[in-house]
Amino acid sequence: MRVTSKRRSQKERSAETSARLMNATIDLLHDQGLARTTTPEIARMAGVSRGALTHHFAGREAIISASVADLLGKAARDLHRFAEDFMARGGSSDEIVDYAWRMMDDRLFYVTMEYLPEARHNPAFRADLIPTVKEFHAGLDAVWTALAARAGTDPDHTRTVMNATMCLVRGMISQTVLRPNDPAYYEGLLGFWKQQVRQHFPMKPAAAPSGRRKTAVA
Amino acid sequence: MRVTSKRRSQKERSAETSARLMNATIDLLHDQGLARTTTPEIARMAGVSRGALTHHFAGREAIISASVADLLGKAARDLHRFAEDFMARGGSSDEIVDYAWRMMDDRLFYVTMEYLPEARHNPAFRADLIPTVKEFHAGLDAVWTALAARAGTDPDHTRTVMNATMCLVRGMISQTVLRPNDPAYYEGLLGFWKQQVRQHFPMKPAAAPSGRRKTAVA
DNA sequence: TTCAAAAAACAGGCTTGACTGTTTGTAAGT
DNA sequence: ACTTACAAACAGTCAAGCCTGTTTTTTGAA
Repeated sequence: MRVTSKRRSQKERSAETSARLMNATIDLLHDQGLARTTTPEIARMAGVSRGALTHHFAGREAIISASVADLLGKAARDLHRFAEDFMARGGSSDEIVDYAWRMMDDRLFYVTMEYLPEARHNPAFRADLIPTVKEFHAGLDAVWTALAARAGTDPDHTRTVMNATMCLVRGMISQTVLRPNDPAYYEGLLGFWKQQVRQHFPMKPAAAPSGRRKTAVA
Repeated sequence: MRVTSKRRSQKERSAETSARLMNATIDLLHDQGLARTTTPEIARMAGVSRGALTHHFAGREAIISASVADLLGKAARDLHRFAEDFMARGGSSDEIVDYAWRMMDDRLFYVTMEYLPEARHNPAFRADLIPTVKEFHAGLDAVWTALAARAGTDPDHTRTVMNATMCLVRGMISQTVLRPNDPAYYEGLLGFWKQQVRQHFPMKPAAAPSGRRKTAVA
């Protein structure tokens, strides 16, 4: 028996180790790639033994799947929070495009690029992922629905612009791999796209870069 | 077997074996993924021994790099041919969007999705690829320049629309992995984008059933 | 023209190294 | 006491690179 505060229940210990392992997995996916994300490497980076990993996850595929689900789940929750905030204060479509870019460029789509090929060739892995992806898309939908409500745009049309935006961002991030060190290029494309999107969500007749407040992004 | 030109020059033998190996590599990249594309598997699929592979290529990375360069080179040549034809007969922007989609959806970007993560983490591999990618982009540029010449659009703006189109298509193909069996969705997105692009390249005969009329943006 | 030596194209085995899944052993928590 | 969390050694698998041997083509001199 030790000090009460020092004592952690088994559930807590278990949860923390799992979290450490999943975070290490995402870090490795992003920094080294799926091929180099081996179970010994994950364990080392998480600071636990490989036995601990096998205790918590059925195997390599399981821990990767769980880690990705965790990442996407967090992103979905962030989206819902952003949607609430956006709805409350009434933001602009530009903000949403910026948010989408920042979110995807901040590891999310780089990690996706790592597991996407595996998902393409591994039906079980893909099936595991699809529900999580749908949950993520629900988060996106919440954000764009908030915008549509404000601009009075048709829901179907809104969804089309949303999907096009996400596809554009995905493609842009793909391109950063073989076209690096060119922020002006990506800024330019994003600016062009914001302009396009604005046409579909006319907010104020005085379409000027005013009325922009702080963008409290979660 | 013995009837037709039983004797082939070494250059011919060598070229054919290399081509067989590179084609097999692309097939495997597309069908099985980079991780499952092993040198024994490539040799087996090409119908040659593994020794032949090591004779022609320095190693696994070399044959993959060469195969991708070959694929992209072919695509670039196709683009230049299309550009010539397009220029001669004066096509529409819709055609170009369709061509880009068909080209990328026809294995090109699926193969790209396989090697892109590797390129991201392997500087040598990436450096090998970048020149080939630039050659491919020159092909794209030829096509869109032909369109711009026809519509009298600013070259910089043309390039922006071109890049946005390619990014959109890249993102759409990425999405097919976790949103399969939904051709209507992709058709819809493509239709939306064709409409947008049309605004930037107004052709003199406004015979197109344009449902949306917007003032061209600066 | 002939034909043997050289060179290139190709075949196939061997070794090493690394990763995955499993099993056995140990300490901590309830 | 008994269950859970973890540690560490183990065994099976397989690809990558290397190396040696064999066939096919080219060369060049008698």
